[in-house]
Amino acid sequence: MISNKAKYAFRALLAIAAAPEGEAMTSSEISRRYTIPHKFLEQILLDLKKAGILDSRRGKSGGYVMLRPADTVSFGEVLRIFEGPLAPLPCLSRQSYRRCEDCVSEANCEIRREFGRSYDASRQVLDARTIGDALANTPFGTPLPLEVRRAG
Amino acid sequence: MISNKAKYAFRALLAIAAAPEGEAMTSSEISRRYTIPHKFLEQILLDLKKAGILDSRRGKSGGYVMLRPADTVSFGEVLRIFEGPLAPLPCLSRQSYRRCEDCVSEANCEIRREFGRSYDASRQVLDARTIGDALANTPFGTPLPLEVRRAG
DNA sequence: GGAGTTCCCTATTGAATAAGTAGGCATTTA
DNA sequence: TAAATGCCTACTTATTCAATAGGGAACTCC
Repeated sequence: MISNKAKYAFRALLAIAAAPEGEAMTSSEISRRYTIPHKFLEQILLDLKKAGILDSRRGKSGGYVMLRPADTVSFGEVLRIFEGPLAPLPCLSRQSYRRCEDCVSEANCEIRREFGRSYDASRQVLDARTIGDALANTPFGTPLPLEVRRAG
Repeated sequence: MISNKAKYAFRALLAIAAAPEGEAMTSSEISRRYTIPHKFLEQILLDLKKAGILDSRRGKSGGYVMLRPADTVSFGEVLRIFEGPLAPLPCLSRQSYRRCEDCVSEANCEIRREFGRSYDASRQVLDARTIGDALANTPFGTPLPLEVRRAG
């Protein structure tokens, strides 16, 4: 199960991305619309800003806007901000690889092998699908975002 | 990341399933071989027994054996014993469905839709691959275990 | 039949994480 | 310059993780 924090982040991001171009949404507005505790949401939006996904304006008529286009922000990227590595085992994480302690042979580890298959399958979806796709309800399949096409 | 408990469970299961037919493995033996804290491992093996996966004999020359054939025990089944529902959202779990609180429309929830795709992909692997497959290093693909063929 | 070995069961602990709460400072603009 | 907004840090409370601890129950083998 993903954390509430991550779920709130997705709700907020989808709302901000769906707002009319250039129009900022305030944290209070989002908080009200989705009944997310306001102070908690502020922390979340701040994390998204630090990650370079959102931009913000302060003061009256301030709020949050997308810094990058919604169809370049994948579900995987957002999830990693709030949950850390998505890999089921430390030895399967590309971004933050760590050997399993007491592992004798990584290459012959059945657990690693099987979970690797499962992780590959879910990663392929999470890193391919973007906030933009979700809003447009793009059917899953061919049009992959740039990063993934390059990485693949 | 999966818990240590689950990882230990897989190590133990793979060892027991790999043992010569009818030959019991003791918790101490497994504990020594994989440097798993003995008392902790006992709890784990007990859970696997209660779940109907292992059988045990007490006293001298006791130990644990598989109750069901290794190729009927899927990774998903074992994982659920130790981690609870594998679904990323409560509203995506078939086995223990729960509505997300404050959810307005499940059918129109983009988060549910996208995570549903990802979960489907990983579930298809975890529920199809068995302890037996892992030991035999069966290539992933065609020969699904019975339960999955029926459920699908 | 008793010693030794094994599994069985429950309770407790210490650290980390989750999910917020709280309070106030900084900046902008009407 | 006042009101609204974002920005930052600290704290709290409950839960889960990863063991540890201590003993009881059953079985086997001499």
